[in-house]
Amino acid sequence: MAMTVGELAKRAGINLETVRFYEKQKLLPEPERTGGGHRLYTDADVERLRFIQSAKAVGFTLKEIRVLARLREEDAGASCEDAMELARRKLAEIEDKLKQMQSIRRMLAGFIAACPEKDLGHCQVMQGLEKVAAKDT
Amino acid sequence: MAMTVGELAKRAGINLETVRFYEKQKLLPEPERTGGGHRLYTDADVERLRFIQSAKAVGFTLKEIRVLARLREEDAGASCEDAMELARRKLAEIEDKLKQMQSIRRMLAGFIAACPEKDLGHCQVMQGLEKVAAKDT
DNA sequence: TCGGAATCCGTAGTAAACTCCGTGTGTTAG
DNA sequence: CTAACACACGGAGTTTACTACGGATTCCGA
Repeated sequence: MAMTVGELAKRAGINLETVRFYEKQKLLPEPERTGGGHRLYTDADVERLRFIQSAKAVGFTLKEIRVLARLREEDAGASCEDAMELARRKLAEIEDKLKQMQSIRRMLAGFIAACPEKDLGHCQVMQGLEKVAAKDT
Repeated sequence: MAMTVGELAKRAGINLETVRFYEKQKLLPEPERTGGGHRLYTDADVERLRFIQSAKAVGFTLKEIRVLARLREEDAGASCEDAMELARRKLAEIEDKLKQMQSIRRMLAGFIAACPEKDLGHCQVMQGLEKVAAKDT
């Protein structure tokens, strides 16, 4: 059930040092320890890290995620006005991001759809984009 | 029709220095200049900056946005395999982000929905969250 | 029990994305 | 024409988010 920090990092797919960093940043609660001081984690911590990764991927800062993560694990029964207000604000932010994302998606989909679907031969205009993509993507 | 860098920055809602920074980073093309060397921009540049802001908001890096922006303004007729391939990869990334975002949205919506909707009196459990939110949101 | 792998911790270094500064020149209202 | 303000530029400084280092334990399998 319990796992070491190395194990946790591997399962969440992040650097071990990052786990300690997140702990300092209060994104992770202080974990249990062995007698010798080694950290002990549970599956809930893996989930929490995955949530953090998701939130990061969609553009939230660690500061914002600290708040989101707290909401996420809060017992809903214990909610109050302030938390609700915060949740509503964050929800509005997310809907906004969703719209922006959908607009970018439309743009990309449109680009792809506009492709002649034929004559996919040699390209002069956009040659070199491949190299760019290799480095930048 | 043409505007100065200060005007552009104001319209796009970003810092003037950031405009110059983006130019260095090749996110903006080198603009026309006045006789004295001052930059001159058009509405298309405002649009481009707004696109960059959106892409940033949903978690893309400047490197990635450089590529996206190029796709965005490319004449679809000039497309080729490489560009298509790139567009498809980016589209997949975006669909992935969309899913993560929707999952976060569900989580928040769930939190809000679970609210008792009554007894929104004084809160003991989550007091202090307001202050956190004020600083962090 | 013993030795190599894993962890501990604080601190330093890195990369990305700005943001500010100072000095000097361009622009424009009055 | 000239003051006040905007802009040009290079370079330094800042913030965010890691990532690496290194010497000192701790853990654990043979």
